[in-house]
Amino acid sequence: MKVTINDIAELTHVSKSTISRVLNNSGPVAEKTRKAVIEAMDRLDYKPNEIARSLSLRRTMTVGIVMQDIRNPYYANACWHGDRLLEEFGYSAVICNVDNDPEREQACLNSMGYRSVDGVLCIGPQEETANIVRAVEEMEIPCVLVDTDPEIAKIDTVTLDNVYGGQLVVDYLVSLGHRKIAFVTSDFTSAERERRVGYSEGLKARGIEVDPSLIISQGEGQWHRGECPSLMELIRNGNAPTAIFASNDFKAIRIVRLLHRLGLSIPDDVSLVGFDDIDAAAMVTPGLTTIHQPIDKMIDIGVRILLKRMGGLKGPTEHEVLRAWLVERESTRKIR
Amino acid sequence: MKVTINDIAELTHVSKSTISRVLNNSGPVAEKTRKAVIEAMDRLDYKPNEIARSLSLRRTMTVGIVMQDIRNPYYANACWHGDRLLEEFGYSAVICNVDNDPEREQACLNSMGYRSVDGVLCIGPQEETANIVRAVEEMEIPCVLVDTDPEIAKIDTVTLDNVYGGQLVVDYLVSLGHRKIAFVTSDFTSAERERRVGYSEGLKARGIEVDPSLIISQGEGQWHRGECPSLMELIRNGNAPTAIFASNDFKAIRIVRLLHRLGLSIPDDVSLVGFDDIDAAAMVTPGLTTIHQPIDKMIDIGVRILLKRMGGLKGPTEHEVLRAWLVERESTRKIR
DNA sequence: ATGATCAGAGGAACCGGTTCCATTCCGGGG
DNA sequence: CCCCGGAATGGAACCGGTTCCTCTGATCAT
Repeated sequence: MKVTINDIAELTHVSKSTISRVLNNSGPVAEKTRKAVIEAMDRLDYKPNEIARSLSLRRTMTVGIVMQDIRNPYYANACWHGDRLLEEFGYSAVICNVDNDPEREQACLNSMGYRSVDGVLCIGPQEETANIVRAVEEMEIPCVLVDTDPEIAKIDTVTLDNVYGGQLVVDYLVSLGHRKIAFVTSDFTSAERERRVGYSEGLKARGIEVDPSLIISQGEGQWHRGECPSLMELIRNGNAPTAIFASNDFKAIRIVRLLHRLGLSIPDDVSLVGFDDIDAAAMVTPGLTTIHQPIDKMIDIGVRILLKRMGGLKGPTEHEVLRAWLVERESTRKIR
Repeated sequence: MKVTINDIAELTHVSKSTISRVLNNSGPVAEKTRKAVIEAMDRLDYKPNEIARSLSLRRTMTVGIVMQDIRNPYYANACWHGDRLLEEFGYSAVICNVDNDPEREQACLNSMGYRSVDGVLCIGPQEETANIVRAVEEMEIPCVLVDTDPEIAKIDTVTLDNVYGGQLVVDYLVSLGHRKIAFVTSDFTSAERERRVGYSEGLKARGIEVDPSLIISQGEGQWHRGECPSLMELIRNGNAPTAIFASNDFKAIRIVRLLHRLGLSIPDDVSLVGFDDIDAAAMVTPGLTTIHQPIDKMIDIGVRILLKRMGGLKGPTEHEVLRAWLVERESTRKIR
């Protein structure tokens, strides 16, 4: 049987209250008593029951991390950072995977209420803005959204300037002499949609007209199977772009294989740029030129805001916006 | 303020006990009363407090998943499977990352006791057998070890036959005509050590002498920085093997880049085989020939054993051993 | 009519902690 | 010598549920 605070009380002939006091250093305890209590705890190998503690304190020292897909290294990495930082502050993370499913996202957010977490960090939510807001309000628990639609005004957010990131890519490619640049996306997240805007605006700013046939949008499902028929077709028709901008590294890596299969060389025949700078981007051959998304910093800021809120700080909602930068590797080169 | 069972009781003029009965379908309740209670719950948007429930029932419906490194896709994938399956049975997973640190592994295992999880799934523990056993016994909570040292007799385990897997690789390479096969490892986990045994035995079985200079062992740290000086040296000295067997895909993918940098082509100059079949193995160029480790099946079996134990089943410890198989991609070819 | 049976509901103890309040005991100042 | 104040401790209520036991009243067979 588990040893409880009562067992310690009985053994030391001291009341529960006093035991609790030495446990939490709350209130005065005579040095002699303290010693005796601590010794008894050691002897019985006493471990306070966190559940009982949580019930009493109405505080669990856990925060929920809600994310789209733990198998995606981008999220796994984010999750790792969050977990580590939270741990430093005595919290433990309950990770919650929603598998890119809006319904599960809703359900998961709601379940956080049941699970009595003290706060929620939501990374890359895909659900409609309004639904997110409603769910968050319903839980009555501090919540910070990281890497999300920046239009959400009522909740604290940490976002990346994806439009700027998209422009960065185009600027860079144009500076290498490219003018025929394709954009490949699934338009799945708001981040992707913003990157698309950056792509268009970047081109315009450089005086290049946006060619709709070079914008290839295709659902996540096919990407998971590693296919992109529209891109293949574009190339087979002899309309191959000289550079491809993929809306994230995951897709970029798929494209490496597709081009390889078509006998096209990267970067000799076509330059390729990704977005996110996941670990694999540096491991792949050729090394992928990409936009480094400072997810660790974003998580860091997000967690710190959350900690403040959990500490009881009210005040106006915060909206941090960060900028990404380009990492040049081997998948891009000057056009001949 | 949160609405509790007492608020419902007050509103419906019914006792707590009855509310609890309709909540859990335990014991008889008149249809009229049930209706009224349910309506009141809806009206006040009542959500039972899981913490209080856990305290009372001494059961949290959570299980801890302890693993080495969530950023490693192999573990992320395993974690995902575990989480999903547990969810099906009404449990939620608390993931616990130990970052390849034996001390954290110990601490984490212990903390599971505090956190009152109902069970623990430990994936790829690296700690000394004896320590693991002690920690697990100390928590007095069901625990299943997946992908671990199979010598642990006192705890349920699910393991891969890594020796067999290693032999598989050697057999395959020899059948392609290779005789000078290097083995690259960090000897970090027991899995790696067994694969090494498989490598040696496979060679012997084929009548090839094991050349110690072809076994390259090097700590995890350098791998994380993407380096392998010993392998580089071996090749620069003109002793390049015709095939390389990496102890896992992670290392294999690093090696792809190293060889690329040395101007060696895969598979034309040297064949490369990994182990694990992580997602990236199929995404990388050239596609990596590797051993498919059925981690999903291993997790599946592990979770089912754990569920039985949590259900109260005693009985002798179980030890499942699975076999992996080879997946041929583009990183290997017949020797000229 | 009567006793047995049982559905339906309430009361109270319990899970293992925390905390407010009351009580005791002590020494020091008036 | 008495009173006051504060340190040390105990007692009891509380957090929000579950569950055992008891009690009531209706139904049914005898």
